Amino acid sequence: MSEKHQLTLKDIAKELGLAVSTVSRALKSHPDISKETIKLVKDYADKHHYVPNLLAVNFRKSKTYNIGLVIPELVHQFFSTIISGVIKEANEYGYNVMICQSNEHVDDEKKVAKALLNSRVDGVIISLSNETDEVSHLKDFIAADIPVIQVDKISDQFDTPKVIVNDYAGAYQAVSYLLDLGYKRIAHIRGRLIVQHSNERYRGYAEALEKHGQSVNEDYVKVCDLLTEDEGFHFAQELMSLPEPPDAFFCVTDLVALGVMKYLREKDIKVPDEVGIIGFSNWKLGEIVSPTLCTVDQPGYEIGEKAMQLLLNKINNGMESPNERVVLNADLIVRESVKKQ
Amino acid sequence: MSEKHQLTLKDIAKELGLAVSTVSRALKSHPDISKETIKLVKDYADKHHYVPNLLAVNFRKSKTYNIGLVIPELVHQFFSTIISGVIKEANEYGYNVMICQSNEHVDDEKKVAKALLNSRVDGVIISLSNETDEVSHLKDFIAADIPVIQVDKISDQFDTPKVIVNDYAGAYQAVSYLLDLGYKRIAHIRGRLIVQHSNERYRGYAEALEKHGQSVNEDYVKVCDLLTEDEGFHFAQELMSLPEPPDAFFCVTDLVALGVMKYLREKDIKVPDEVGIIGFSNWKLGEIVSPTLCTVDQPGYEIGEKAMQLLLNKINNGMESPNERVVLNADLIVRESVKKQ
DNA sequence: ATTGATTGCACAAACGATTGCGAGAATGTC
DNA sequence: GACATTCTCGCAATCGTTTGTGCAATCAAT
Repeated sequence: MSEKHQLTLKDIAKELGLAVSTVSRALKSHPDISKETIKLVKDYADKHHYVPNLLAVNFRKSKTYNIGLVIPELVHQFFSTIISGVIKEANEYGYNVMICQSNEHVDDEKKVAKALLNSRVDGVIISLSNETDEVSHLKDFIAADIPVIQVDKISDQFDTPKVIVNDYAGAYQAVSYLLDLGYKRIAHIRGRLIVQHSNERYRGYAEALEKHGQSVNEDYVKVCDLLTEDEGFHFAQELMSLPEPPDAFFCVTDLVALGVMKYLREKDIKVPDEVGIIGFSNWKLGEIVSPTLCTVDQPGYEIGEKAMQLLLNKINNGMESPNERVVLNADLIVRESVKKQ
Repeated sequence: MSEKHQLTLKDIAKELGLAVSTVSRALKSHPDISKETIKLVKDYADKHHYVPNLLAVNFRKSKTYNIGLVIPELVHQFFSTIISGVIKEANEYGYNVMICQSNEHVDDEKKVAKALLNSRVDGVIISLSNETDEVSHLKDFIAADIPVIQVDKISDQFDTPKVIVNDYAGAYQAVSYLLDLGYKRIAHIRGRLIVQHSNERYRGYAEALEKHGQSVNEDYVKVCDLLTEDEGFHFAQELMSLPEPPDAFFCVTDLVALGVMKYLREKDIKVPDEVGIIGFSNWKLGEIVSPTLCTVDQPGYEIGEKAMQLLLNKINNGMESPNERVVLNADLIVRESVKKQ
């Protein structure tokens, strides 16, 4: 069953008394080759389980069929969902995905970028680290004719196709929902000022308030640094100690929302009756805590799929193709941490 | 900065008036080449940023420097941790990791196995799906001289190096801890009977009881099918309705433990004072719920690292090397869901 | 000065698939 | 029957690197 030596075109050619080139063309049904020869070759190849040597093919075509995927961290539900989408789409077209982590550090990001460049990937999908504020290391890819797609955390300093989630609309929807439910004083625990996401979500928050005749009360807006549960806990404490504490929290991410929830539970403040909470990102654990966490879903899988499609398009149709910007919807998922309608 | 044409050995040879072979050997400091020539070549290569064409190198060596990693599902904290360990170790030695999901289905597992075979990976690391009960599709790898390492969910029908966690010892430690804290009636919500993990954890549970002068009360043992939170909730309900309900739960996995916790909270049963809970796997969310969940940590990252090391060993030292079986410790992580000591 | 060993490098084949070009056979045209 | 056209296929180069072998030149020993 298992030969020591993998079957090659040469073997087939010798066996069939044909030239290697003829066999090669026959397998591709090249018009230069007669129907009979094609059938002969294909039958023989099938029968003996010929499978082209990928190394040789790739070498010849100087294509690695590898694409690089750079993400802040692998062990993270949102990113692993993206990865899953990328891999599924990539495999469908015969590409492998090399996963690299930046660990949210721009230095690591530069390191893996260089490694990907050296390993001659056919393309790159990247979600920037929180630290990244300049993208010179990415422009090297373009210089080397390697297409890049940005997803999720993107930089507008760098003109590539992009796949992002409509953070603004998701946030707007969430805050509007809170207002419609009758919550009056909505706090926002937001992310860092240099992160586009945070800004977009803040914008959604602000505009939803304004649309409902309120204006942003800066006392109700807190800026997280690391987006941890502790920060959520801490800011909840601060906010709930105000003379007029908020009656709802819209948090930049679920983990922070859970920190808020923890504080409220400790203080025996009822969620959702006294205070409502909405998070962002739809982490698994939001379904498990109780009350379950109302959140905004980010379609990670679709982001991955779409990004890979855009990348394939760039790879095949060249760098001249326009740099599309795909915006996916972030939808509110209503759960127990907000009042019933 | 960016040449259209990547620098090759030929270019260097022509420029330096040497033969291609000399340049090649010089770059590797081959003893046949004089010190001066070596320096000359290396300096030139450095200066002009020569980087060997991986495609050509791999082709020549007929090595893909790709390894396959087959796991049940990517979007799962434990597996993504393993992946992370594998990738880190693989990258250190210039290998890429192709991640494939079996989705816990043996059919998908067979499919990806065939794909990996065709893509001529240099080796495979696999964690079997829950459905897998025969391993013929894996023996194809051995027939093709592609080394395989099994991790976590393994089959003893298939003689390869293996990396597993000492589930037995972890469970034993957990249950002993409960007993030492004074819990008397310890229930066990376990996994399916055909899954080796579950059996090992059960064994640890049983032996810990016996060591402490108890014997297993089968009324206190429940078998989960899908390991969901709902099952935990449900079995907690059943068990707490017994005339003599348990005063502690040892659960096969954290998610089930959280289901138990949810039920107890609904019934206002105090954790850990009235009932203690220990889970298994150390999921992120166990740190976030309150009370935080006591659990047994499975060192996913180390599993991945070690598996990759074993694979590299097989790849480099040939198939004759002995099939080591590495057993890593699963350590108890004490948190709030059990009484203080 | 002849032999022998050693050093330092070049030549060329090889890996397996792809592809431009050309050649021979078969067929058709006048 | 001479010539052009079409159909099939083979030849050979090519991608960039590695590596076995051979060949001068140098040096030492006899």
